[in-house]
Amino acid sequence: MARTAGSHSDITGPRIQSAALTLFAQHGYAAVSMRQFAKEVGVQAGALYNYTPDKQSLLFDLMRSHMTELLEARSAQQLSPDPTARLENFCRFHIRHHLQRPEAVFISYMELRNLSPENFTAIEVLRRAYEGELETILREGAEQGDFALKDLRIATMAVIAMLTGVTTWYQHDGRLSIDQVETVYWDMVAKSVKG
Amino acid sequence: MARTAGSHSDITGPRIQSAALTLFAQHGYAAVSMRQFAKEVGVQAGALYNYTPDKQSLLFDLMRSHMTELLEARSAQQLSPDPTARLENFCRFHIRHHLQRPEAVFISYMELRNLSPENFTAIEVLRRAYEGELETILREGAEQGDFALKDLRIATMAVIAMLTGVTTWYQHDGRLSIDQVETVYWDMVAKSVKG
DNA sequence: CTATGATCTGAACATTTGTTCAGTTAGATT
DNA sequence: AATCTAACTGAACAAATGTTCAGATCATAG
Repeated sequence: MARTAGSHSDITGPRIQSAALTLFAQHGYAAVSMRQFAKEVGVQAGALYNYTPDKQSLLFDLMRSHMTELLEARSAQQLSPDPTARLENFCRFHIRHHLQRPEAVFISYMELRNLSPENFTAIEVLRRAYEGELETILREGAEQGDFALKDLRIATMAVIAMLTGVTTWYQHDGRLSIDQVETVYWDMVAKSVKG
Repeated sequence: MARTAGSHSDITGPRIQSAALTLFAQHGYAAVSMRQFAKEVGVQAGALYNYTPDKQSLLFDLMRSHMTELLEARSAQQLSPDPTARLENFCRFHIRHHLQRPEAVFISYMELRNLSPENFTAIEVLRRAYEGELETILREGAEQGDFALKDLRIATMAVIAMLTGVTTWYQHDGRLSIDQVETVYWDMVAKSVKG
């Protein structure tokens, strides 16, 4: 037997992506084999190579599309001229966006070291672009006297780390809604950058 | 040939631990082989099993000693009755302690999923004990009216995430001393929990 | 109805994996 | 000098790894 009834590229392709997302997030890059993906998709391992040149590209494509999706979603946001309002928007956006795709977030933070050097550089560029969004808000807010920051770079990293941390503990069937979480975090971030 | 000149248990043992720390941090649990450890130590792979029952224990021992060392170092701290002073002490301690052992920190955050279920539970207990230290400070400070927290649990997680994030960007030969970094973070944390 | 090409199977490949173990050696003890 | 044992080697094991590829199968176009 070969090609089973009704199987097609536009079905198998996405299923491979999906399996990669799930399994990489669950076990990590090195701990998952091509045969595990194949099993999850319902296909033999060799068939995967119709869709990806190698395992590394599977990881890279996942991380790149996560980052570009993040940047696109961000640039679709309506920006206020007021730094405080822009910062609130960033915080809420960041939390909401990340809580909606926990596996991709997890992979993007955990599997950086499993990227080839060129792929790592490419992802790093995108990551810095996103950090730059926040850094710009903080810098402009500081220049206008709305924020009081001892160090711009640290403030940027601190806020991002604080917000991203939400993905490590939040449970969708838990005590708090995403909106409530946004509000609590925003309260802390707002105070932390004020005079 | 076997046993090369001058080689002893009290030398090889620590060198295995050290190699495990370095290589696990660099490549991740699944991506490092026992033969790589052996090569780093200057020994054959079989000899490692005089020191560890298996690869899993190598990881677990690393993580457990990191956590107990953290808890012991914390309990050796002089505690002030004033919540704000206690929080400042926690922040500075956390940053200092973590920046001094970047590999162990990295492993402890990245390799949790590679622990066996029982080992995972054991580490989780220690981690929660440490989080409890901060949570207690925040709760008591809130009760005494020194802090204004919308949600205790989130505040705890937010502060820990923010502080631990320092390990992802800090460079020891960089622009800022550890003491300066402590000061900047403490400024932000202090404001974030105040009324 | 035939031919074509996309899609997949199943076997094969050279390596590498964690772990075991019989045997060898070097240093300490007598 | 003889003995003992902790410390190690080197080979072996079955299983699993990423990747390739000739051939089988099916949907579709002509």
